Amino acid sequence: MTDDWRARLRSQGYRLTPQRELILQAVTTLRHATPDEVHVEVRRHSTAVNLSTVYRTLEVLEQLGLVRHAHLTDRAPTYHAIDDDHTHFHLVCRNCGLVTSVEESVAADFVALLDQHHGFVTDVGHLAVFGTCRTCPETVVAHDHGPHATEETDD
Amino acid sequence: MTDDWRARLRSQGYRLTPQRELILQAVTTLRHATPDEVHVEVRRHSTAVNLSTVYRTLEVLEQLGLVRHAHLTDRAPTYHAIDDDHTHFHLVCRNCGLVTSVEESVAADFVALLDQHHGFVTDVGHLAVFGTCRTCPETVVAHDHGPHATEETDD
DNA sequence: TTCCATGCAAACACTTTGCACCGTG
DNA sequence: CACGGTGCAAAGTGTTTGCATGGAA
Repeated sequence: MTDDWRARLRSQGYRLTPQRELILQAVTTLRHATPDEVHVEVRRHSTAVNLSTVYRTLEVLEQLGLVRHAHLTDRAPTYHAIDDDHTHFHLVCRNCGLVTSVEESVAADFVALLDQHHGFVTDVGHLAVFGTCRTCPETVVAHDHGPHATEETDD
Repeated sequence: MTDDWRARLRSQGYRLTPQRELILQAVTTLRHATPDEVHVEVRRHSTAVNLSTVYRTLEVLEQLGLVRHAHLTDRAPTYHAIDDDHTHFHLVCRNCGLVTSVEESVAADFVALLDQHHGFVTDVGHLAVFGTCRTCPETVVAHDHGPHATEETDD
């Protein structure tokens, strides 16, 4: 969240452009957003940036470890900025669409188990757990299509 | 795996068609397959079934609880037949593409934790955990695109 | 005979790519 | 002033839909 992402860009031979700055800013502001939502957010603050640039930039930022994506719906991937010392994973309610961020440590035992029994090294930051809030009325959405809310109960 | 899926279809007012039979058979045979892979498998045993029929049928079968899907790649959903008393979830290696099915009980403690701390009821059957096999060479695939193997270490 | 299911083709949503121009370093 | 980045438009994927025909019940 400091300024060192500029250094990180350059050190990898990437250039620092206004578009990249705007897009990283948008991802940070939105917390969890699809490429399209990022695109919309960027437009709110500046003249148009092309959607393909959003896609290309998100890819670059992800390579640099500045953002990550997870699949929170059956459709689009969702990007979020990375807080280096606060990896989290997501709970996604298929009734109300609520996305909850949960701190990595909650999955620690589970991850250890998968490692011991299956020799599998889990990428917690990419984990998305689907289900329903216990307090969520059973009947809001029949299928698991469009989420209707995207609030947060974050970190 | 008995024949009661025929009854289940009818009891819900659905009709029993050769296409539905072929598609359910294909999903069962393939273990984990995308709609497209199902389509190919069906063609091997019969004259063409339209791809859109595959999509519509998978949706019906899922509603009936005969198949499920999970997102095992960044692209297509993967369908598998349901074994009523053997819910499983998946580990997906992003290096070699190996998909491992793991019995529900392995996630039991984790699921309980999410319920207690977050009031969240996990849908274990939909769970896909991404990461890497510990024995997997780090460098097989750079990005998390196409899986190259789809073997199983099943139930 | 009645509707549900299917095939076909067109429409869709999302993402990627080729190319000429632009602007950072 | 060179080369990576961007905008634009077109092409790709994967999935859904409308409509006429076909077949299960």
